[in-house]
Amino acid sequence: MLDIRFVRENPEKVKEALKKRGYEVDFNEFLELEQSRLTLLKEIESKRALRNSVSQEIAKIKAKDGKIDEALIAQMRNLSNELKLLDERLKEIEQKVESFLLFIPNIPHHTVPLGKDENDNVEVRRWGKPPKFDFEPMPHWQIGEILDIIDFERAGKIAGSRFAVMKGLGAKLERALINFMIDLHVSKGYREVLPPFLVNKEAMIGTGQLPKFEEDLFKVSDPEFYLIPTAEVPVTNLHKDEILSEDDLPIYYVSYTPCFRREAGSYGKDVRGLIRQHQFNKVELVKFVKPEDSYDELESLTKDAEEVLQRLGLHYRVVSLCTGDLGFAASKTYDIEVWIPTQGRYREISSCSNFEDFQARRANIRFRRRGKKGTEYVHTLNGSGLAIGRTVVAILENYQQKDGSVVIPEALRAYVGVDIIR
RNA sequence: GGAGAGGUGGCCGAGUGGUUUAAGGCGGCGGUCUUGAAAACCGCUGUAGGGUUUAAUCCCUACCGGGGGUUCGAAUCCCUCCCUCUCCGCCA
Repeated sequence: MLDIRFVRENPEKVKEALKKRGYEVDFNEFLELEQSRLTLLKEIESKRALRNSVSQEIAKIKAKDGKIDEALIAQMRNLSNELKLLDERLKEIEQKVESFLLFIPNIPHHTVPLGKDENDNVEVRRWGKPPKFDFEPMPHWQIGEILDIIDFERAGKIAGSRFAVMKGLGAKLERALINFMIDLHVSKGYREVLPPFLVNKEAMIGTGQLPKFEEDLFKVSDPEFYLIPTAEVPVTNLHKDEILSEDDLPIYYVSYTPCFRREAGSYGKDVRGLIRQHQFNKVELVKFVKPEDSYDELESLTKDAEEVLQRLGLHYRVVSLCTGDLGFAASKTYDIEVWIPTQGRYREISSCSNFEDFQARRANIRFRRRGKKGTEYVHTLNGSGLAIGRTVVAILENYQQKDGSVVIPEALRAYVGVDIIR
């Protein structure tokens, strides 16, 4: 959420910034609402002040055995009734203002490249080289079926499309990757967190999934919960409504969770294989930092995610998302894209973002500086470190052998327990 | 699922209709004392919004788990929801 005062006082700046995202917003109605909200607020506050002072007078008279003027009481009764009506009107306006702001995306950082869609994203760097094959490489789903470690057919039977069953060393590989990544990040100073996979509506609003993207989420009713689409939601909201001390910052968390996504509107995209699933595993990095540090923290967060791929020996590139491709809550995002041989292109395996105070304002996460009065919002960041399913895809495809077996990357062998899956 | 007890500032904790502008304590900040520190003592110390001043300031409003109600007036009374704890039952 953007700062209401900033929007009120700089509507042109906000409008200009959002235009870069391809976002046209009409601020006229908002500005009118704000105007009437402030006018009404002043009226209500002065009437409340009057009511409070008269009530206090009454208390004093009563204490001194005095008699209360019935006419005065009647007058105050009217004032109270009037206030009730005004309060209702104010609440209506406030709700409109609030919901307007909840639907406004974050402002892009000035270093974010201008652009319309993913074609305008800018490559920042590459690491490693794509593997060379002296045979025709197979897509991962075929490898998975031949080795009997991924079962899409039976997953369809028990759940439906966009689900997979991992079996044998496939299941072990998945579990090994989770442990490998968590261990690596913990060694870098991240604290491991295992949160609930179901959260309430407030948490979803806090990180920005709601109210705008309800159709992307799985929801259960009675009682009402949402399935998390990423660990970002429970982990960022860990500190919802808290005032942290400056000494607590920065806070680094690493969290493994399954992620649940409706994938509404992606019919026909990546229908085969593990790339796009309704449920997938992910190890996520989350940071809470001081505002002046957040862009350095974004760089180091991205490097921490990259290190996973480096240790696995997987070729990748990092792209800076352009203004038009930026997510709703993000100010700046680096995507890490891993090389997928059978597709002849790079696919997103991690997305690292700085949200500045956008989520902190929604979730009300603040901190106090030593010796200073008042509070400030923290900056929140997160990034996949990494998406497990897509890492499995990358390993199967990049490490496949002519005989159909798959070599396990060195760094992972202690976790999987074998050197090769055949 | 049944029965009961609770939810108060950064933390602990008092407060059942009107000097409570939320007692007291802890923590934090500043000061006195001290070679320095500790201890002791003194003072200050919640958040948010609106207004005001050149500014430091000052004024007003809201907030005692959320929402609603009663009342001139609610932390306090009523309704409702959420959460925590204890006991019983069930259970991985």
